[in-house]
Amino acid sequence: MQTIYNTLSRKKEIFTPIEPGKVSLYFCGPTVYDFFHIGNARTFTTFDMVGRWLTATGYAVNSVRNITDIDDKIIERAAKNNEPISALTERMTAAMFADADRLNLLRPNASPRATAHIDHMLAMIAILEEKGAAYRAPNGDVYYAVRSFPNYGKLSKKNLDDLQAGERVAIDSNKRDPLDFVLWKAAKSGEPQWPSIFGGGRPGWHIECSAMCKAVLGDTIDIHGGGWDLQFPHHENEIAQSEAANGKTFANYWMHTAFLNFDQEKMSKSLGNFFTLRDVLDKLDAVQGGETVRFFLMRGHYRSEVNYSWDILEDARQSLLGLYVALKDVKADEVEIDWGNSYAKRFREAMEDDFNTPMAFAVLHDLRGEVNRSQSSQSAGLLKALGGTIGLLQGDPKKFLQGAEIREGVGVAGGKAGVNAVGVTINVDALIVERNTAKKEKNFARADEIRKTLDAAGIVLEDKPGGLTEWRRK
RNA sequence: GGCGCGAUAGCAAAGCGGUUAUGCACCGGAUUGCAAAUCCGUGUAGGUCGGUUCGACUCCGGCUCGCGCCUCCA
Repeated sequence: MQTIYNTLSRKKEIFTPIEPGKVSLYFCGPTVYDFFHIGNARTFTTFDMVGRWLTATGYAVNSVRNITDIDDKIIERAAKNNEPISALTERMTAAMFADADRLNLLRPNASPRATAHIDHMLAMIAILEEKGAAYRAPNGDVYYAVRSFPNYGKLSKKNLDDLQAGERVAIDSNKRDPLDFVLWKAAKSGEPQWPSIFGGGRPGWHIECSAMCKAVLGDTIDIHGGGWDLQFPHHENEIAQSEAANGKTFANYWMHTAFLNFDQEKMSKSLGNFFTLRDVLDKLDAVQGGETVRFFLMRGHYRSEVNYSWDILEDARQSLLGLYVALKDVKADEVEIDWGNSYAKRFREAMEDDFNTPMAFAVLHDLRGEVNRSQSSQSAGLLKALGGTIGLLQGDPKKFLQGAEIREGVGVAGGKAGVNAVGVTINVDALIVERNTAKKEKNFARADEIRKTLDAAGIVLEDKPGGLTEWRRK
């Protein structure tokens, strides 16, 4: 049975969906003013993994990842770029999907955009006002009155009075309580605006998710996800809005992903210490890159912080290569997973224990050893199938191992310098033929020289029984 | 100030109150013309001080160090 660590209770709980066999999953997507970074990628990958795994074990998953396409940052960036807001958001939305595809993220069942749901937001704000949870401020903004929601702070375990005592809460005379947050921002000249009963304006950030979630999935959902930093205030505010407006529990399970760090520090756009996914991917081999990053992101448990560095990425790549080497040497049967099989059972137990991917990976590696020993196509098939439940190991092993490019600079996973196309600077196949001839003639000096040449270009040779020689990238 | 998380071998990263995590790297052996791949094998852990226990990396407490949220942030 599946367990999930629920942030609400701060413990693992047995997952019980609202409707048996069905899962509604909502997780916060990007604000489309820039390319997303690999920290964002970690969260997206986590919920892609969750969706795939639950699907693989028989649930009908309905997943939603929203797109915030109206926001202060977008307005700022568009002005800075001197381009229309819609041009910026269209461009970045397209880039987001393109990047997600490279990471092998499945498209969620829905990707609602904030600007397409303004009516839903306004309807919810109107209800909140009616119920006394929202009020119009002198400056024309509409705010949510946090004191009106008794459970405010239940997710992040924060106490309103403690928060007020904090030094970082800005004082705003328009707010009744400093913690009140904006639902509707009164129109300012030069900014996009929508008409409403509150006057022209645009939505606050938090109401977007509440409204889109309700519009697409309904009043109560099974799982709500996002990064740790969204827990407060964003998710807390979502709960306050949705539960006050709908009078029902908003989400039964809250999942939060830990940060991806760089130099032991949170990677974030505001700190500027981030790497966009596309920058990282562009430095990696075009064939291996996406799965390498995906594998790297899942090597740590989603609730543990992981550090990003080039060396760690390369370490993950080597580990992944090992699995593909086994699949290259043994043909994988198309198999239906037999969950009674000892490896499959262990894998499932790991995944059902709050999605313990590191332990699941250990099983994959144990199974890899079994495949290499037994040369069983059944076992290889199981390895591939298990990997498939979380979006791994589906590539053609030979193509994956040979990659897209031959690079100079041995042992360096990145570095664009010295990229040579196969057959231009180095003709691998011709050199292999020449080497095998040299070997037959016992001209080992020449044979070794050829291997050295290839090695310098990042190519490793493997002599197989029957005089066959295969090659792969280091 | 409030709330929360973490500290595991060279690096990465899990489970577990007593019995091999796993990966990468390294070392020895088999294999190979030599390698590679593969197989077999060895070694290297649990911040620190106490407590509980027959027994603690694992439970409890103190300390030290690191990180995060409380403001936009995955």
